[in-house]
Amino acid sequence: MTITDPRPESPSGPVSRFPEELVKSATFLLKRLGFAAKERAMKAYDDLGLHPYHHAILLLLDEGSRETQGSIADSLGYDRGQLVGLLDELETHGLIERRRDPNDRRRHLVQLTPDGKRMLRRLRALARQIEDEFLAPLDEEERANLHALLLRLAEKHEPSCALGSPELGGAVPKITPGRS
Amino acid sequence: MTITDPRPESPSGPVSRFPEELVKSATFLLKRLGFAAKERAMKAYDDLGLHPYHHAILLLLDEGSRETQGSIADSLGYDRGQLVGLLDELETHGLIERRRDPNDRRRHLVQLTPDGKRMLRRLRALARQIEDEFLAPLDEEERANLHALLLRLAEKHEPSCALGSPELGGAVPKITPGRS
DNA sequence: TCAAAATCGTTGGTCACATCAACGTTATAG
DNA sequence: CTATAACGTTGATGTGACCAACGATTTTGA
Repeated sequence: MTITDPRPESPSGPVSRFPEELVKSATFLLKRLGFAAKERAMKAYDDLGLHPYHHAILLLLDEGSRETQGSIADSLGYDRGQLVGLLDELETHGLIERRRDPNDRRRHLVQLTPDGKRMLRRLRALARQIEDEFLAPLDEEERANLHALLLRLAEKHEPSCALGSPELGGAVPKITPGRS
Repeated sequence: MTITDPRPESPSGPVSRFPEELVKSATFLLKRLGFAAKERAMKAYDDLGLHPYHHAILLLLDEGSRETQGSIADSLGYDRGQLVGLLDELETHGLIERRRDPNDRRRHLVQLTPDGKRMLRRLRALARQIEDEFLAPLDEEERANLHALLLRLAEKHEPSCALGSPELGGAVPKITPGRS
């Protein structure tokens, strides 16, 4: 996918660049930046022996309702088979617990452990740091602006990203139309 | 009786959604949208028997200077071994030609064929259509705004995306001049 | 009541793809 | 002339998503 980022470029040679036409395309930049963000995040999470997927699972569990593996997989769009391995890793780290649902013994109820909550705090801080670093070139207003635009796209192309209540109060950035 | 345990979602009801915390993260949206864009593009190119990578190669070749395989790989960030297969496919489609460089018989000079130029026209139209469809929720100004913001990020995280000359015909929305 | 079908978590296989190490060919340096 | 490096190519390797089963359990329906 990500073909690789840093490539040893010819010494003294000008950095080989993408065709201008590509760089002018928003979707192309989206693809590249998406991969760059993913790569960065993965590298950061790696130091903790975790993957961004793990973070998403812990976040979901922290949101309250006791989840079964099926509901977790559906919520996050993961393959059920894939989720098993992820939960195994979280369990061996002592971050979650699996126990059978007494009402339906086919199911497993997954739950955060105290260690899991602690780890979640660290992960939140890490994610904040990654985000801040990635968006470094933009000031606060521009970040809010970017997020609003991305969210508009996500609501169409990734329905699972819909935010229930659209009230961000006055925090919603106006898209800064006619700039004077 | 009946299944009816606390199943939050009704059939055909609201699809399970991502944790709100994730959706509030710009990098998360970037990742998701990047994948969505890639997936859409790949599906569209598939009908032509091609891959977005092929398009990038043709674009690069069309930009003029006769390229060697090494320079193509470097420019686009592809692995040299990977590029071989891509060029093979383009060649069997009759879109490019490989010939040895008489000055350095280790190298291969790659060139667009007339069919390649024709295909490139189709690919440009296709890419325009994909882009237009993907950005449908945004009006013209918002698209320019989004692109400018993404470009700012790309210039930092993907140096190969730097645009040499900043002339887009004055259509560029200046977001914040105060930058390096 | 009992057998067939469906669901859940799990396992293993497969496929696509990026990465890396070699090889033959050709050019360059000493 | 020999040794080293670059070029394009091939093949091996590893990874990660996707998909088809399986045992256990529950639900359905006759």
